[in-house]
Amino acid sequence: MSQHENIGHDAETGLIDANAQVESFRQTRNNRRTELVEDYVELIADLLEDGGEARQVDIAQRLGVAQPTVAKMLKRLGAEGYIQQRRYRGIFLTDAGRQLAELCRERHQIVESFLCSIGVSAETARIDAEGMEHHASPETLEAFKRFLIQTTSSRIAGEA
Amino acid sequence: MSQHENIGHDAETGLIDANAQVESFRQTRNNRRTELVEDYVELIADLLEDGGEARQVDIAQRLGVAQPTVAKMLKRLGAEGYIQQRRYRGIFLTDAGRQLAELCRERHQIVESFLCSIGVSAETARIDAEGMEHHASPETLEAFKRFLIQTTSSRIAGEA
DNA sequence: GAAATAATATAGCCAATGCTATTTTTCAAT
DNA sequence: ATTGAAAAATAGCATTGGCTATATTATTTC
Ligand SMILES: [Mn+2]
Ligand SMILES: [Mn+2]
Ligand SMILES: [Mn+2]
Ligand SMILES: [Mn+2]
Repeated sequence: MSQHENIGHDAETGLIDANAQVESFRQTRNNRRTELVEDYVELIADLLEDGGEARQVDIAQRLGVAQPTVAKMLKRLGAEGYIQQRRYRGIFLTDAGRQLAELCRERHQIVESFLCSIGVSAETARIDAEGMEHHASPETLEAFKRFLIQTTSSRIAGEA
Repeated sequence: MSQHENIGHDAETGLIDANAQVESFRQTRNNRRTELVEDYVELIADLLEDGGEARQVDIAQRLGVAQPTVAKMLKRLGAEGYIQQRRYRGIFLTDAGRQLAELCRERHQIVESFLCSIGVSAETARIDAEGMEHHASPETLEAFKRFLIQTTSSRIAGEA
């Protein structure tokens, strides 16, 4: 069955094109593989900028996980070249780490602000953005930004 | 350090409240644990409605994974009460399964339509929605729906 | 109805992400 | 300098979600 290719949607309940669907699922699985790295690097950058140091206990407390979980992930971050670790010293970001952190922080900010701008409460926006950010493509981020600019200028112009 | 509680954002680069942040991360981790179940159930419902049967090979092809991967997940779906499986027969949804599928399908549709409505291309909307849907809370979905209704009525009223 | 094909089941492997319990190291106080 | 507390490292375990290779079971076809 389903030998007849359907391009795009057909009717209401019909299946979308198989190749298109598999592409979506693959991309989503790919995004999932980097979610954690992104959140760690972003958080480490925040901690470094705020207090000057990013310790495992701080990271663990902020993420709500146990310290050995953080220790293990930090090894991965080190192996992937995002941080430098010296035993019993704090964590530092490499150039690559700082670069990724900046990207993630911007993206996160755009998503969260966007949600607020369409009427989502600050608390819910904070929660939802933490997950959604990792699946927002550059194109979607551009759309979010356009929207933010529009509503900002509308508000300045004094619209309802 | 960081014994002084900061409620909400402080300044530009400052850290948000630790309790708030941990709540976001926990919620996001929670959502992640159900993502796959949701996608499977939604896909099975689509296959059943379209061709009348949902076979492992079809599911595997649509998801872009191997058949044994699907077989394993179907055991989980069965254990969680979403499907009924008879060896070498197709998959069927239980009442709980149909209910979950309906919820997921609506949510997915809202997210995807919303992205399109703010100017994201159909292809990108399809891809991004596949991941973002699992992190959209009821409140955010309501905001998306409000926006969809607004832009629909604006278009009907003939705005630019 | 026997053979070929297709679908499913099963075994065994791996990587990622979490946990608890324990040991080791560093740091701070006395 | 010793000691006590805090932080980090390590060991060992569980679950989830992937894979390949292979064995079973149904279904088609001849
Ligand atoms: Mn983030
Ligand atoms: Mn995040
Ligand atoms: Mn979906
Ligand atoms: Mn999905």
